[in-house]
Amino acid sequence: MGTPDHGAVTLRDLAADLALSHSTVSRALADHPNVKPETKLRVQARARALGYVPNGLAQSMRGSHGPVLGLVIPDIRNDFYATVAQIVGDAAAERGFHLALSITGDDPDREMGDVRALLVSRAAGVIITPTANARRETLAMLRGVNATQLVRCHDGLEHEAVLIDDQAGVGAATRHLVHHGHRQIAYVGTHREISCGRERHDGFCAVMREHGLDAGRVALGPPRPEFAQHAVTALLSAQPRPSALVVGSSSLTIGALQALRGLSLRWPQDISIVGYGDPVWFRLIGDGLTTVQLPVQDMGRYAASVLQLRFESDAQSGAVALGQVATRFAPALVVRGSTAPCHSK
Amino acid sequence: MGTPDHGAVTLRDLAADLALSHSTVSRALADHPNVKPETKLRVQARARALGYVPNGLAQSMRGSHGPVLGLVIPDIRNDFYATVAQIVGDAAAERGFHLALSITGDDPDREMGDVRALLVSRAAGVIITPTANARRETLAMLRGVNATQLVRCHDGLEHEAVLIDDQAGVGAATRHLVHHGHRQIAYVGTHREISCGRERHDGFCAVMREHGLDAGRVALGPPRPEFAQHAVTALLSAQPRPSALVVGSSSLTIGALQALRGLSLRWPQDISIVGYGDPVWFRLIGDGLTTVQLPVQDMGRYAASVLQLRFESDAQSGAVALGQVATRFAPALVVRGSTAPCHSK
DNA sequence: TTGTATGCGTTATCAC
DNA sequence: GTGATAACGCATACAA
Repeated sequence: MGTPDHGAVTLRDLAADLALSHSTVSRALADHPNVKPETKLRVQARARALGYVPNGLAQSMRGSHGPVLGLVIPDIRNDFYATVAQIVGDAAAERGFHLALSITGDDPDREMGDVRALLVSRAAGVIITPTANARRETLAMLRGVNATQLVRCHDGLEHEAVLIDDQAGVGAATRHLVHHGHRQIAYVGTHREISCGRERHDGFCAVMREHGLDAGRVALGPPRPEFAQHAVTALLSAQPRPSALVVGSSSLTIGALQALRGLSLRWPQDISIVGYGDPVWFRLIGDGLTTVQLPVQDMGRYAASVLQLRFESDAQSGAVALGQVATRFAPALVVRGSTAPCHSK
Repeated sequence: MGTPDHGAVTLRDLAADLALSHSTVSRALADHPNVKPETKLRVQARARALGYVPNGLAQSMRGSHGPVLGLVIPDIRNDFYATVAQIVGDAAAERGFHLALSITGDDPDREMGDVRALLVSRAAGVIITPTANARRETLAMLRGVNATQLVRCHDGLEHEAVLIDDQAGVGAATRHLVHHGHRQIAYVGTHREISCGRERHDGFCAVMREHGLDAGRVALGPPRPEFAQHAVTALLSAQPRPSALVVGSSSLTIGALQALRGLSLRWPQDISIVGYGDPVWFRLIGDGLTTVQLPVQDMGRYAASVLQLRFESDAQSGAVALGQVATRFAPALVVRGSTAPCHSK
C-alpha cells in the first residue's frame, strides 16, 4: 500500500500513459533537439505530475562509472577532515556527484571493505588518506582507480598525493620555541609508519640538531588523544621537566591539553605548547593556542580538482601515473598565547 | 592505456575465459548450492586472478533500491553531526551500505538538490535534519521515501522523528542557574522557525516564568557562530548586565564564547554560561564548560535502526506513516566550571 | 549440474 | 519528428 515504491513510475510507464514510445519520452526529458517542442512540454508536464524520477542506476550502468566520489578518511570528528569533507562535498555536488563518506578509524580492514564497496559502486573518483598498514588487497584494488592520496601517502600507491609540508610545519613550531630560549623541548606525534608522522618527527629532529639540542624527548604512537594524554603525562613527569612541547597531530593536541590539565600545568606560565591544525576552538583555549595552521581549504579543493570528475564515459584521460606526483601545501605558524619566552634557569 | 577501465572485466568475460556460461559463473560467485564445488573453486580463483569486480549498479538495478544510505545534515564541522555521521556510517557499513553524505549548510536549495540526487540514486533510506524553510518540492520528494528526521522535525513531513527533549535540556540549564541565585539570565538560540529552536526557547521561558523572572533577554537567529557573537555582545552590553547566559545550540556556543572573550568577561567570575552539546574540547575551556550533554550515540544508532535497512527488495514493510511518530531522547546537564553562584547585589 | 532466455530502466542507433 | 530494437551487466526462471 502507500506508495508502491520509491517512484516506481518508469520511463515506459510514462510512455504508456502518454501513448508514446519510451524513446520519445526519453528524448523529450533530455531536451533533445529532434522532438517537437509541443510534445516536449506535454511529456515534461506529465512527468512532473506523475512524480517521475529517473533511475540513476540504470542511467549510469551505461557509462563507465557511477555518480559517486569516495572520500576515505580516518576520523570525521577531527576538524581537519570534517572541513575536507565539506569542501569535497561541495565540489562533488557542483559536478553532480554524491559524496560517499567512509570513516575508517584507521582500521585497515574497514578501509579494505569500504574501498571494495567503492569499486563495486564504480566510483568516479576516490580521495583517500590511507591507513598506515593498508592491506595488500586494498592497494591492489586501488591501482587503476582514479584516486588521490590526501594527507598521508603510502609507498604502495602511485596516485598523486596532496600533502602538507609537514617537515616545515613542525620545524617552524620548534624553531619558534628555540628562538624563545627553550632548550628542553619535547615532541609528541604519530608513529613513523605513517608518512606524515615520519616527516613531522624529522622536522622536529632537524631543527633541534641544527641548534645542537637534544631531540630525544619524544613519544610516537597512534593518532588517538588517549595516547597523547598518557605520553605527555609521562614526558612531563621526567626531571628536569621540558619547558616546551610540540605536538605533531591535531587529534594528539587534544590529548596533550588534557594531560596538561591533569598535571595542573598552566600554559604558557608552566609550559609552552604548540598544537597542530587549527579548529576554531583553539582560539578559545586560554589566551589562544599557538599552532601550525594547515591550508585545508586549498588542499581539499585541489584534491577534488585533481580527480577531473566528469560524467561522460571518457574517464582514463591518460591514467598517467608518472609515479608519485606529490604536491605539498605550506602550513603557517600562528603565534597566540600558549607560548612564551623560557624563564627557567 | 594502463588499466582499460575500472575492472572492465565482466561476468561474460569471465565466462568466456572459462568456457562456461555466465549463469554458471554468476551462481558460482554467489555460492549457489546448485553448482559443482569443483567449478566453484575454479571460477572463484579465476575471478580473483582477473581482478573481477561485480558491477554494483547492474546488481542493484534489479532490486528496488541501491546500496545507499543518505545522511542530510546542516554542518559536518559541528561535533554533534560529525558524531552522528560516524555512528550512521558504521551502521551503514555493517549492513553493506554506502553513507552518502550531504552537507546543506542550511541552504534549502542545496538540500533540495541533494535529496533529489538521493532519489535518483534510489537510496534505501535517508536520515535528514530538515532546513527551516525546506522547499515544497523537497517535502514532496521525501514523502514515500524511507526516511527519518533527526534533530529537527518539519511540519510538512510525516516521517518518524528522532528528537532531543530540548525543552527539558534548556530547562535544566536555566533552572541550574536560577538555583544558583541568578535572576537576570539571558538566552541566545536559533530562531523559532526551526523546531528545536522553538522548543529550546520555550524551555527557557517556561522555567523563567515559573520562577517569576523576566524572560525577555533573548536573541534568536540563524545557527551560525557569528550570529551568537554579535547577539551576545549586544545582550551583555545592556545595563544592568545579565549575570548568566544560556546558549541553545552548539554552534552558537562557539560564538558566545568568542563574544565573552571580546568583552573580556571571564567565566564564571564575571558571568556564568551554560553551553549546548558536548564536544571534547568543552572540557578544556577554562575550568570546563557547564553544558547540556546530548545522547548522540543513542540517537544516531536509533535513527539508523528505524530505517530497517535490508538489501532484499522487500522494502515498504508497511510504510506505516501513522503521522509524526516522535521519539525524544533526554539530554543531561553536566555541571563544570563555567557556572557559579550569583554574587551580584 | 549446466546452459538458454528474459528482464531490470536507460540511452543510442537505426529505420520510418 | 517518431517508433522499434539493441545494448549496458547482472540475476533468475526454466529448459536440457
